[in-house]
Amino acid sequence: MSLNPAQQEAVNTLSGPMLVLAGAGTGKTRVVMHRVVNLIRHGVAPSRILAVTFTNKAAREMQHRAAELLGKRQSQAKPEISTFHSLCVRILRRQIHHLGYPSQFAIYDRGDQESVARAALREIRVSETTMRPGDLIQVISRWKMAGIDPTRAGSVAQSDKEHLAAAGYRRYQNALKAAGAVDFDDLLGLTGEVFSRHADVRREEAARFDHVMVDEYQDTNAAQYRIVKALAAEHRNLCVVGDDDQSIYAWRGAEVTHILRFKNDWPDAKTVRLETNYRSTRQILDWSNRLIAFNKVRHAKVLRATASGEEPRILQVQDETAEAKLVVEEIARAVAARRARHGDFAILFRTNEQPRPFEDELRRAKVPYVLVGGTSFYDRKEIRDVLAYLKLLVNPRDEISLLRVINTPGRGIGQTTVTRLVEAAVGQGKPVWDALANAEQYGCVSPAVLKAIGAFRELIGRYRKLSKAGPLVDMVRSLVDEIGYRDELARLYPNPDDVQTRWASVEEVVNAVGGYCQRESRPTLSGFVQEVALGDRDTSDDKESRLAGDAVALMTLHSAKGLEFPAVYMVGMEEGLLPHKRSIADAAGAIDEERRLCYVGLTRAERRLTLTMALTRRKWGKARPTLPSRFLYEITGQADNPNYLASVRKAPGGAAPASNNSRQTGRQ
DNA sequence: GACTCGAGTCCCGCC
DNA sequence: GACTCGAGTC
Repeated sequence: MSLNPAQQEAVNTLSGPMLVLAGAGTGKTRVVMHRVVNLIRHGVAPSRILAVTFTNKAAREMQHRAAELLGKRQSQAKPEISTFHSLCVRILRRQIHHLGYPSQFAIYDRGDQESVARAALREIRVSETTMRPGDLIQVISRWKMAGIDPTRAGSVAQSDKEHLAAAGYRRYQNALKAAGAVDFDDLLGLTGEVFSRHADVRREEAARFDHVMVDEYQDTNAAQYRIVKALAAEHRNLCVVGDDDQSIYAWRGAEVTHILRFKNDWPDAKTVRLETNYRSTRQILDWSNRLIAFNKVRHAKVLRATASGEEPRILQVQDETAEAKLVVEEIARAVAARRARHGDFAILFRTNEQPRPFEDELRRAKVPYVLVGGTSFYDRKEIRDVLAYLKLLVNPRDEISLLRVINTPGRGIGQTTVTRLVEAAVGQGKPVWDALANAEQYGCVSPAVLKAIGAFRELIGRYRKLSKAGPLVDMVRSLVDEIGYRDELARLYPNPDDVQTRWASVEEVVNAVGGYCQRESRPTLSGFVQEVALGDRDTSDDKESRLAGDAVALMTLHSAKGLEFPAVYMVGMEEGLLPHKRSIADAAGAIDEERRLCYVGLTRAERRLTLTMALTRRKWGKARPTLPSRFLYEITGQADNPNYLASVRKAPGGAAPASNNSRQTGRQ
């Protein structure tokens, strides 16, 4: 397919700032990729080109397409295509020492963050009923994204809760720094900080590239915005691509204003609008346009369809099991009749609890599927245990990992001992790891425990050396073996099948290390651990990609952004799910974002679009009645239907509407 | 220090 | 329904 004039313009403008305002399905990824190729064709070295995405999935997709387009031309050198977070990790590995962190810093994921937050709350004597670790993390994250450091948090805190959080923030941040660790927000924030504090560092990093492209620019938050500006300041070859109607990350600080005021930041910027939609049928676009028009604050766009097709459907079922059955049966039937392939289908949902019944049905029907995103693999206990060992080998100051493995599997260092050691370490302002060396000084530690501590230190020290010397895979395998992790699993899980599956995931970690070592020219354990923390899953282990070749895709609406499928099922179209109950309770703007999220879902579909809703949905063990999503009424042009108003007003999970007829929300 | 049992809590979305 | 946490017991 050749490029249309607008796309052509975006592809051919190779220098200077440019804003590409692209509606859904107008080929914006295509434009970015062709620009990359065009730049290379004009003699720009691939390594001088940086393209930034938000999700790993988008980065992988782009890398893949770039390789395809470039073909034999440049098989060696590749443009740098990565997420903001992995870009920042690379920058920080080189530069974070300027801020007093070790170069091999640990990245704390959500679980680690919670542990740190829990400890911080304990320190300031706030009970978890007053403030849960998750709440604290949320406030801290908001502050970090706004560039507020712990010293300033106290002055911006408004409520009592925020004052507590400000105190918690100080402890939290101190603990991270003491452990030589950063959280996800720090990755962006510290990169910005090192740039603003050290002009030479900024120039050095900016000088690595001559061209910068940012996809989904409407989703940049303040920190990302600063980083983009810092990297493009000199060469000014900055091309950003986005669509304000698809801004769905306000909850992590994204500001649509960045894309709206691009022309102010870069006055000589060229603007290109892409408005021809090549993806969806006219019928699907009609629904999408009708929906998004309910958002009052937006840049009106005219999306022109290029194809016509069948009317989308709304289906109503009894409960979530019936919903899964219906969808999976339809898919299986279509594939059996050779009308479609498994890979043509995507099942999109709002929350991560929704895919479960679908997975059950898909397995039962022997339909291949890929559950995209969902950090479930790395959330498993056994994976976290093994990874904690690896993280500790990289960085013995990593307290969270140390505490996780110090007595896992049990080696006789009990809770009492650990508490005593932690208190001693905190008292002296030293890492717990150092306290282990002088455990006997802290009294009340029996000879047996001392011996266990000594053995543990020896173990970690020895494997630390091995991790720097020999092949990583062998090291990990031997470590897992030596700590007797398999026996530990057998002890914990009486059912041999459980032991088997859990041991299989431990093997997966070993495989992941192997995959990492294969594609990295200079593999290091810290590199692997950081990659894992970013969720940058193993792509060379082509199990996923092979499966993805012809498997039904299951994913959240958020991770579906940027993708397209011949047939899309949007499931759980109910008040409380989409829009989510938290957004219903929130300020007015939150519903608009849910609507954009719904819009993103609708516009993923090329030819077939099906929305489903269940009359009851099981929650915390009980089936509860639901209300149809208000978006169903808006989509079908029934916003004057009295039930629409009921949806809008009713709290989720409330009583069922008066009659069953009220649930006839659309064509069946 | 390890284990069992019952009460209480529970989650939006992503890197 | 699933999981965590704390109290109580060995």
